[in-house]
Amino acid sequence: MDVLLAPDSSGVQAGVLGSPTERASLSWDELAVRADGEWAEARWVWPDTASLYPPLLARGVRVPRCLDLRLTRTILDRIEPGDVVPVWLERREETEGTLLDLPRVEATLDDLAAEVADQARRIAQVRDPERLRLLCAAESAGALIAAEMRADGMPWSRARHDEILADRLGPRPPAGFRPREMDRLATEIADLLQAPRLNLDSPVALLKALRRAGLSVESTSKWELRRLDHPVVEPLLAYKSLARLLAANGWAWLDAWVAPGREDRADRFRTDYVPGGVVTGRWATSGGGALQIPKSVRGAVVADPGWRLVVADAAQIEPRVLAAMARDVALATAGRGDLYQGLVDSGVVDTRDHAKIGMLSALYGGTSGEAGLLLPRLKRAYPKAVGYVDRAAADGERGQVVRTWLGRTSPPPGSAWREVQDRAGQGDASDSDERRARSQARDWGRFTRNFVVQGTAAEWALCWMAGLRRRLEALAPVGGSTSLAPGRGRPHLVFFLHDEIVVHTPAEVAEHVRDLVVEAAESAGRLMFGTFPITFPLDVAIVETYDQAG
DNA sequence: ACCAAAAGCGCC
DNA sequence: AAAGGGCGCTTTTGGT
Repeated sequence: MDVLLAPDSSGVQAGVLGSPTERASLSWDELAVRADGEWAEARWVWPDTASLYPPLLARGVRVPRCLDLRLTRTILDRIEPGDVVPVWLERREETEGTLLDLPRVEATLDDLAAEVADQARRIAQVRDPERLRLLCAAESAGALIAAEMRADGMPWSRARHDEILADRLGPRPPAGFRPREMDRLATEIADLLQAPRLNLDSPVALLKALRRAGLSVESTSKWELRRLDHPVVEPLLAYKSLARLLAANGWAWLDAWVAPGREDRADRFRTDYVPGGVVTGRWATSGGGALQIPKSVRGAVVADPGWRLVVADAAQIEPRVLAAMARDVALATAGRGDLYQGLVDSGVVDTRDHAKIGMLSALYGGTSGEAGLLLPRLKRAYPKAVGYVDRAAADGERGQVVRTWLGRTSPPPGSAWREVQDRAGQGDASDSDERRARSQARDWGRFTRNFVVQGTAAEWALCWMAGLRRRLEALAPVGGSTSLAPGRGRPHLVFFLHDEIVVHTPAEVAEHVRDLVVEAAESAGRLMFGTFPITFPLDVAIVETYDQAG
């Protein structure tokens, strides 16, 4: 049963798809009652999970499945632009100001039903409707998970975070003062460079000071500094690392992003996950830099008392989905265990490091140094896999779109791109025009090369996570738990990072949850690639703090 | 005073 | 000769 849901000024219009009589105008509270009762098993069809699910979550309601019409429409419009996008389906504007100026156009239930039918028709027209249907379902499931993870929050210990900062930076300084350790290093660096007034936070000033001290550098990046042989390098790199920690994840971050603990709600970090926020289908986040939490502060992620974190990391997803897409049995076989070690054991390359460099170069389009030597070996051993990404690159260079396994298409290059290519194609093109066009074409080829693997890996991760969510929801609540975590005492997802998930779970079922995580990974592989013999091994750990994993 | 771009670096 | 994909965030820079 599909329940349609359209917000209106007072609450929501709700109705059952295909049943004109079962329609009602409800308050959010009334809706929550039905969502837990007669509609508990329904698939919810709504314009936008991100705005409609949170009010239900706030009332303690979880829904099993949904169809997010905005997300699926975005996928379909990229495959083939549709007719006019209904105003109620347009992407929310980023700027608050213009949002208020826009007329509030509300969808009717008939609008929703028409859109559902139209999308179904459009899906049926593509080459592989089954896969695209799976993608739309997975994308929608992801939207539910994103909203749930935000509502639940990631358990985050302010006290532990403060300890980590104090360990490295010294105690929290008064506002406007530099932490003790940074101050100490700054003095040392200024002495070594004979530059007493040097502002270390200004790359321009720092570069000048380095040069005045006789160091030949082009920038102040750590990659370049690391190569130098000079006593200032070590304290300078240490300073940069601390400055970064302070700016990105220091006390200000903690105050802004982790709600202070209260009795009714333990310390939690909440970010806005944006499913499909990246063109490849990866998620983006907004707020708190959630996808860049440095390893050094992950110790602040602490399970509630009596609870654990199940941390699972999918090993080498991108080469694995490539093997499956390309139907490259040799690469799939090499990936039965550690894929990079498999390349060594098969005699393709001599070391695991070389396997990694070679494989990543194939996926990203790298050609420098060692990659140039390794790629031919990979190509010989795995012609189907390497040929697959080479073709994606060649398609991109010609300005064509490419598609992921489930059918998400890459954006076409822009008009400026085409103009440059067209100009170079004329008879009177200059050498520099042609060079520019070739370089630009190769840039786009690298993008499309990576798109097919990054995008398909993102699809696998969505299927994995959606399958896990379903398995977790089926578990009975664990009684007697002291945790304040929502989800009625059940294990729940609290973090997702491209190929890694964290589940917060009562300790007594942590091992069972670990088994479900593994099961969901296997099931995602079968769902996407059927009987093709590809495996998706995981590194899984049951820990109390995030830094204990991996 | 304000804004956009660039530099730099964190994650996958 | 050199040539690595995708992000978000903070700070500085360079402009109006």
